[in-house]
Amino acid sequence: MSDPLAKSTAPLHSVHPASTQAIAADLIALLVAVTAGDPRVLTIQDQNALPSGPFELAHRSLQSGLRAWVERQTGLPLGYVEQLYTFADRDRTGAADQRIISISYLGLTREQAESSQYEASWRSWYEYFPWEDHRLGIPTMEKTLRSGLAAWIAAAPDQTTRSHRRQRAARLFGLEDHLWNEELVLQRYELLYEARLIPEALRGDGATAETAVAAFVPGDPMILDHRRILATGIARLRAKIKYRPVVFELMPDTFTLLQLQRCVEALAGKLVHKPNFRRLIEQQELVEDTGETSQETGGRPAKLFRFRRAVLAERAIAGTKLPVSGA
Amino acid sequence: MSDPLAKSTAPLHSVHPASTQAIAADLIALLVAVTAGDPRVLTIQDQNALPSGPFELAHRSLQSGLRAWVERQTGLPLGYVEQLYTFADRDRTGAADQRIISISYLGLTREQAESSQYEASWRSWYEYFPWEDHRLGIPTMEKTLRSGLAAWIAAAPDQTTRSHRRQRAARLFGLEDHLWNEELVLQRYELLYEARLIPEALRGDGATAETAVAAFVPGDPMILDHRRILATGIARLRAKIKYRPVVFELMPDTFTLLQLQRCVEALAGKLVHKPNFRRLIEQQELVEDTGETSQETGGRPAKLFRFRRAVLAERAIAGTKLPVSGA
DNA sequence: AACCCTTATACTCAATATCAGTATAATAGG
DNA sequence: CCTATTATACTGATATTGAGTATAAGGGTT
Repeated sequence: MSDPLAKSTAPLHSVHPASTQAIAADLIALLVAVTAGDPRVLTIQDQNALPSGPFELAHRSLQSGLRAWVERQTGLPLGYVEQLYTFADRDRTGAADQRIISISYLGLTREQAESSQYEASWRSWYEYFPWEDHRLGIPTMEKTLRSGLAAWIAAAPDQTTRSHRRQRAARLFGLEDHLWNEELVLQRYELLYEARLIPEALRGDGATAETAVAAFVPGDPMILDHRRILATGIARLRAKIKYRPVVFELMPDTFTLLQLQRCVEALAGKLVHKPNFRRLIEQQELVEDTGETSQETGGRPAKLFRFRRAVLAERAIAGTKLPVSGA
Repeated sequence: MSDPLAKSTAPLHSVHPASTQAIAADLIALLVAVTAGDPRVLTIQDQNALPSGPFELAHRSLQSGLRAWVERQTGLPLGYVEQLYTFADRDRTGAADQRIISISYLGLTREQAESSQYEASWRSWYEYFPWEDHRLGIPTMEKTLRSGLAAWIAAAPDQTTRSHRRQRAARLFGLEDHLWNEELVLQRYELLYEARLIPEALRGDGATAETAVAAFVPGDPMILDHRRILATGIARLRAKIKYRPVVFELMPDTFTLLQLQRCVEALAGKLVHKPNFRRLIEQQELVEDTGETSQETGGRPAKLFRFRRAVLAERAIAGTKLPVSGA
């Protein structure tokens, strides 16, 4: 094979001299655990930022950089790690001559004693996205949301736009005759951003709260685009649990089937049909009986199961299914 | 909200001073078109490299940087663009004090007159991955592949490893009683790399062809990890066409249902069942009749259809299904 | 014109997966 | 001993999917 480095630099090229521009790289970690029926994320700085760290030359790769750094700083065992997205939007930092590329990662773990030395703490992701939790039916904040959307629709400049907005809001938020689709987390966030119903939308353009079409929808914001990264991660995870056995990374070694179900429900933000859930789990032989039972269920004792690690090898990617269909 | 920049830099931090290390960013474009029943990629440099360009401060975002640059250089209309993966492995370049972060993108387009001024050309992706094309049954190169895998399995140090290798090879390549799964493109590439059945595996460690377990499997290599990026893109696309109407980005304005089917088959690398394919397309109202017919089919004239652009708005992400089940 | 070859288009049938509901078992607490 | 609570096991209706068959409409050939 010819040496590509010997080639001259053409407009389309595959290897070019490194530009000595001020570019820095940043790793952002979205660490998720499920505790007591709540999906939690690790946050720092008054709970409104995701942990991050610089990518350094010493790191072998992006992922190993993140792994090393998270495990050293928090002592958390990172079972499953996957790259989420890479951002480099200009308005992420103030400086115009400086560019930060942020590579975000999703990591699944189990909640540990809080590493308070770093002012880190776990928070339910529904504190940032209250409209995403449909486990107890329509969230109570729904009224604010509906009226906010209505105001945005009404504020459209013309009839066509108005109709489009109504359609889009209905589809994304399961209004009119649309069903709620729990995977559209990012699209919903983007709509709320566009509709200026969340504080992030007013940043940077010198706008004040008065410019908002209506009152903000409940839910805490985060710094920079961290809440957007969280939305991306939730969406990815909600999609993934349906065809990959990643939930088990969030479970203790042994668990009852109901505990497993509650974990899936916590992530999906909606309840699932119990008999069907059990059938699918057992049919696919995702778990094996430990022979023990748990008495702490409040009723008949439940069998304790353990994840069959063998399935990771058997179907490494081939396919497993978890039901996230209605209750 | 408090200004996060005012905070001091803690071990876990969200904003930190940019490290002035030698980090550069690179955009790599995997441009795909389907022509004459062949899925093609745009290549440069004697057809063994993907086009790439530096990410510059002037770019508004990564994606807009890529778009601007590709459209300016090639004149190709990039319909659909999606981020693939970000790499920064240390051994991607020789230099130890220099790090390149590569952000790869997948773009769908339609083949144009070759922009020969940049020595770019379209090549079938099966020239790089002959083992991925199962449209005409098992590829003819299968013998080399099988014996290579057999040698790798036999070369295992102990019985357990041997058994694992056999299982893994069987699952990925559809041997023994396993079915062929067209989505496992990257996993297959990684196995071949590990088994040293492709030239890339011998780079860098001073090894020569003699160190190889067996003869290389057919298929052209590419520079750096470009063939790996191609594998990632193929896998992503094969997965995506099943639930998103992205195929239409690769089709002309009007087309017959068989043309559409051939396009899907080209991407999936396998044939699909015609009546079922048609049923699913029509059932979902993905296309609309143009009223015209095409005589160039060799048999009964076929109706010409057009993609119903409205579905992009209706189901922006909600879900469409294309069947890629057996013929 | 009759025939054949080719592709288009329309239907049918069986197997499977999914959705939803109900019945029984085993514990704790009053 | 009864009741509340959860666990676990079945059952039936419906939708989806996989696979096969039949008919229609062109061109070319004898």
